[in-house]
Amino acid sequence: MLDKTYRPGEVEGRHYARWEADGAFACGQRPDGAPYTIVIPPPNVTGSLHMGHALNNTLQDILIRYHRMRGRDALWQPGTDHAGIATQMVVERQMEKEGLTRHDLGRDAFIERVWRWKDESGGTITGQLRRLGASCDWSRERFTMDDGLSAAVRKVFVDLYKQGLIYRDQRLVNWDPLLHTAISDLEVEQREVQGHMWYFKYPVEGRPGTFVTVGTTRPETMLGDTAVAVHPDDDRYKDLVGATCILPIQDRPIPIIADEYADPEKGTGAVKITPAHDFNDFEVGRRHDLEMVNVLDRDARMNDNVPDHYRGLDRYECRDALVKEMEGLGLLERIDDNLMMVPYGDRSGVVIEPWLTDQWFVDAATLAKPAIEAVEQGRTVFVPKHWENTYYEWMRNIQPWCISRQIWWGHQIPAWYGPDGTVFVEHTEEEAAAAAERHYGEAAVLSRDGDVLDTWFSSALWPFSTLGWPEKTAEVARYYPTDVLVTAFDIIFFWVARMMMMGLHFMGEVPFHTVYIHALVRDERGQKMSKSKGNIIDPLELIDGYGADALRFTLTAFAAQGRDVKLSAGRVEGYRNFCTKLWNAARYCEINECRPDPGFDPAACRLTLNRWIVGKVLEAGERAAKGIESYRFNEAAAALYQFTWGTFCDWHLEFARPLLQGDDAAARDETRAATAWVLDRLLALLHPIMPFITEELWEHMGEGRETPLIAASWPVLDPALIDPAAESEMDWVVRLISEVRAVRSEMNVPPSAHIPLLHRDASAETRARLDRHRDAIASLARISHVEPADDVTRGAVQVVVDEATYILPLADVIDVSAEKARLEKEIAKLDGEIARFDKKLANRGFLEKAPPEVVETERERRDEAAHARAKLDDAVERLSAAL
RNA sequence: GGGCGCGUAGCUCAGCGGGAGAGCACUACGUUGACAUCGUAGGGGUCGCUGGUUCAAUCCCAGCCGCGCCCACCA
Repeated sequence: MLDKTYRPGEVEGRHYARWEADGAFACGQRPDGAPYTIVIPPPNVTGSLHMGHALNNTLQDILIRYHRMRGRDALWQPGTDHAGIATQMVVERQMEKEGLTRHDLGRDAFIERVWRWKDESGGTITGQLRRLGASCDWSRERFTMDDGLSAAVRKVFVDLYKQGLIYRDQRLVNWDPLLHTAISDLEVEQREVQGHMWYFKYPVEGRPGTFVTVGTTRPETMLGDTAVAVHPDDDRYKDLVGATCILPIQDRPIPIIADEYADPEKGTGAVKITPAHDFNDFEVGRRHDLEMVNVLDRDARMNDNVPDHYRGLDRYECRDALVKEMEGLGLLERIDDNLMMVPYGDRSGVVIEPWLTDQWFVDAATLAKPAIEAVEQGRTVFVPKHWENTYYEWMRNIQPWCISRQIWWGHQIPAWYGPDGTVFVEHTEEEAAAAAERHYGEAAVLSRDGDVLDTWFSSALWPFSTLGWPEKTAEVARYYPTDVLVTAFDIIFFWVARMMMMGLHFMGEVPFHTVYIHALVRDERGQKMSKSKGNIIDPLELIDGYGADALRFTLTAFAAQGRDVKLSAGRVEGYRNFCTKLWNAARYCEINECRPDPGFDPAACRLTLNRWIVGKVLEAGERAAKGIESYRFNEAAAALYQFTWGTFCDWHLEFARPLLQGDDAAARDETRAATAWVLDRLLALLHPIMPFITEELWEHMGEGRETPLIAASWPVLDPALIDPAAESEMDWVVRLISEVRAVRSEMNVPPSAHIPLLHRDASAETRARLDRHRDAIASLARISHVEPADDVTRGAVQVVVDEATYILPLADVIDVSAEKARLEKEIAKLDGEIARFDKKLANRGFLEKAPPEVVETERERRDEAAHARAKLDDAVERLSAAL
């Protein structure tokens, strides 16, 4: 016997362990089924489950479980990401408490320590994904720094290098002065900061009293200025082009050049050029072959290229001192307030400096071309489609991708340098040595490049590296390309775009045919969850409090396309109640001995009720299937919620009660079997969204059943099981009962009072229906008996359903004038409707241009309304006559 | 500066060319043993504003107003 309420904590772990132990998540179980593959967006090993993960993985699990039930050979490929900078920071912070830096340990020992940390603590998130119910094939779990995936990284690097698509270059990069590494453009976030604009006067050589005024937001960088630029068409400066300024403080002559970069509209029209510390100036410097004077060191302190009194100062200390000095020299014209965007490192949170260094780059523009075409041609589609614009915008303006990082945790770049600096890029040290020997004609001492690769470099290979590539594995052949990638928009550039590029380049095929971009999860006020705001809702707390299924259903129900999910515990509580409802429906079935009967044939049902509910559950399943397949998860959830609560529980179980408890054995047995069959189907339909409670009920309801629900088949709609006649009849019963309930409530008839239901003008068909559903109507509308009305008794309430009028004799209970008013209100409402229909039907444009079937339904509706109105008129008349 | 999304019941949101919907909240009544984590009934909306297209617009188009987000080199 089922408990009175569902206790998720007691069943979730048990079912999950059994699924995993039985290999229910494993791919390859259905070799005849077409493969269906999703690769998980690998969470950082440092991570713990947050709401974003919960939503992301719930949706993937729904897709995987659904397609598995539909007979596909489903593979959900799991794994984690080594998260270079993030992980290194975690371990370094730990060491800080011991007073150690990574340099104290040395590279090898430090990396060993990170591995130890990973082995001990890196499994947190995969454990939490299990709590959520994620049916990943854990036997295939991968880590981006596994041997196989590392081999893939090396091969990709070497190949791209040899194809000229990876190169080493000295250029400006985003330098993080805290972490001491370059980072990519994407890892920089711009923050609005209230700053200043300083206007400095630079004396012009050989023209005493002549100055060029330049504006700058970064005064300290003037020490690295190597030119002043003006626009070639700017008349104000025409005669100064070609002249030379004396850079104050440094006393360095710098040319005044003409370049279109200078904007006459901005500032003074003259702009200082610091090629080593500004991305635009860098380009200007390259065009004019200007000297690049680097004035900062790796900590963003002033280096030896500045006067003694500034050396070693932090750039901001230097700024203050320098402005004072310029002012003392009489070369500070003025200072304006200036709102500006300042770059910050997304990991370190410190201001990023453009800094001139040697780094490795990927020629992203070349790789992007096929990736753009693939989307243009629809070989990969984004859902919702508008995200394709975001993808295009970035891909069409893509910049070289800086992939080297000056940290230790990650894939070390497979490049070795000879004594003269010649670089050898090979898969192994041995191959590099061999290459060097060929190059030099003798063995040479090589030193390996110390940098590691951007974490996203290995993530970009994830859809095929996890399948065993570059080995020619059966998995690569079978499961690549994958089907759908499920992710949030914030990593379209970081990850999706790069997988597209690498997948197309190395596999010759797109990595996935669909990219489903889901919403972000926010707090109930719509704010992004963050530690600093303290508004984080922990999915694990919700799982503990309400069960994983309630959380999953909530996320699914709110996962409408194009809108963020605003989450609160209250919402989850609502869906916990839904779990309870389902649980109790099963309890009802158990109490009434509705047991699954393998011999039951739904097509052989004789009772209208059963024919109806069989069709209904399959229709609900059809809507759910459509929702899942079109990534409208909220629609799938809504269809199932509505059916479960609004149809199965509210109506079917109530209708079934008199049959299940009645004397007609044939009717009772059929209803038992049909109800059990429908519940079984319902559990299957709900399983992808709510795997735990459905598996528990499946097991409980069908004792001795061999197949667990996770391995059962999705109930497919058989059109032969839809009976329109049954549907229209049950619809009529529902309407009749609802009408009676409504007037009873309106007339304040006590629920305990059983009253007769009289009818007039009822057709033979209606009388047959009244007879067939007598017990259900009696119990649900609290009716004592049903009979034709010979005469209207005084004090009767009347309702119209289709052709018939129903009379509830309520002498002494009702107020006749109130009843008359009620009827007249109904009539007025119908009159409004009729007038609207008439107007429409009198419109020639409508009659001529609207589709005939639309005109026809409008006519029918008009007639129905008019008919009901006439019935109500009669009712009013009878009421008056009775007075 | 460019791009995207959103403004529908008190709240959170579905719907998106032909009869305004759900959940929660609210009000009234209620235990007829699956369920009070419940049942029955009810109130509540000029579908942001203004034009246009159409026989017909909450839905399509344009403009405006108000929110939010992404990208961008503005000295």
